[in-house]
Amino acid sequence: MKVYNTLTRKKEEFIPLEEGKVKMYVCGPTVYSYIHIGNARPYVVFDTVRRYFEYKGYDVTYVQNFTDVDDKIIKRANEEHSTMDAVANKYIEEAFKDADGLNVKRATVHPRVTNEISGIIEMIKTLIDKGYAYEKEGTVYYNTKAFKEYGKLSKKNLDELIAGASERVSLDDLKENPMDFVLWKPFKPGEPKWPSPWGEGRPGWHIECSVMSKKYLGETIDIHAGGEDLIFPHHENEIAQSEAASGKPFAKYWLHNGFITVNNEKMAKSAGNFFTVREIAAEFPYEVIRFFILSGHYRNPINFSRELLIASQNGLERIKNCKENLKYYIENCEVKDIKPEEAAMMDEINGFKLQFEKAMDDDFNTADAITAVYELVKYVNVKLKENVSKPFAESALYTLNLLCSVLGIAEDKAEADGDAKIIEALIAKRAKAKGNKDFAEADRIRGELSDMGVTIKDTRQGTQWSRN
RNA sequence: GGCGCCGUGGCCAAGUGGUAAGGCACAGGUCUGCAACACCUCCAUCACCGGAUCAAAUCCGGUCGGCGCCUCCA
Repeated sequence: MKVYNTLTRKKEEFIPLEEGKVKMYVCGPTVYSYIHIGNARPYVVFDTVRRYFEYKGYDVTYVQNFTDVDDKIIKRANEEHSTMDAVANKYIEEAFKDADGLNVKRATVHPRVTNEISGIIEMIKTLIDKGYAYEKEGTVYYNTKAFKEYGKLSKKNLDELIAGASERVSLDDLKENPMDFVLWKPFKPGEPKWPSPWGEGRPGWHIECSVMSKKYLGETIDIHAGGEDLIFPHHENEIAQSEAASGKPFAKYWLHNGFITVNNEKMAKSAGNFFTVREIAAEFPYEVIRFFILSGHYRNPINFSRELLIASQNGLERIKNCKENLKYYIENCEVKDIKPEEAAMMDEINGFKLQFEKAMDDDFNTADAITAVYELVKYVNVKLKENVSKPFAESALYTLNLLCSVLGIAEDKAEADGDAKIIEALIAKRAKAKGNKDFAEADRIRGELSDMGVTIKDTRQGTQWSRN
């Protein structure tokens, strides 16, 4: 299977460090507000990557952090006369709600920066000892010039960066050069603080990921992922920190997702043109949002709009209908034994699975993978009209469920439905009315069901129902 | 200025050398008491110009247009 590696700017064969295992780290959000649809993209995309690895039989260790100490959280806490912890706790909880809604599996570990301070201090000490960092008046800076390979991920030239930065960034006098970045910042009133060898203070942004990745996954990991805006400086700095500290390669593969745009412009909190997942979820089911995100290749930008969500909703409905139809067919099918001529059809079904895998093997091409699902759906819909056997239908449903589970869409929720009996009774009543050609009564009952949020469909085998 | 991405039907989106997948929407039709579902049919020469090739949406050069990173940001 091939993955596009930002480090080499090429698709490469994926070879795990340890056979059968994948260690991946995905940068998580800073929790000062609800997550927005842009945050949702890496959540969904890399969750799907993880699911596919698991589908292929890998044992995946997935780490996604929460940045719970940051200027913006502190600011928010001050505005709300609250504390940084309280704000972070609240939005971590809310982020989980959205992630759960989006059917994003929980990471193996969700570390929080504030629980990792000792590890952070340790790594900073190491960097100072090895000559990659220096302290000035309580601030510890990373010395970018000391790391020869600085710029290797973003393909930037350090000297040019320095030249460019000098023109536009007002130089912080304490830094030895403008591209040096903060590892530890000194305490300021109104901010949280931890004791350290350099005085009380708090960690800079970049060091946390290096520390958490090392702690939970080891010095060298298979995959490090995040949004493409993190390539520089965040991921570049992580490499500088981790590789300088350990003397080993940090991550073998770097995966970056493209942006979600609005009117073809980057959606960002700072630009003010963003939508929270919560807002969209009020109008569309979460799974539609997930499906929408997977409808394009993860490295391409996707333009967000209501029209596209509606299209996604309709497309997803098609897949779900097929599942419902299959389930209903299986329950009511009279042909219990597989027919000889169905062997070839089983092969066809398997062909769609192979098509799906081929797409996913090619750098997680979910758009093509979804096409394989649609083609399976089409095939099944046609065959279902031909009085196929129950085993065939079961096999088709199994495959469809399998592929959907990799994408995390159209999955059956375990629903305990106490109203089922009432609904079935109404449907039976309607069938009776239909039998008597009392269509007015039949329609009245359908309306009643509709008011209950139940949609019905008359099929050859009888009346099917589903909740909206 | 440096680095990088993109431009495929009304909309979305694969395809990166061998003659345009798929979905949504639209239109017509089949099925059906109606509706819904489903099925069938219909719908593009790939921004533009030039080049190498038997052959290009796919390679090379150029033009135009859109976007991103270089500053907190998924």
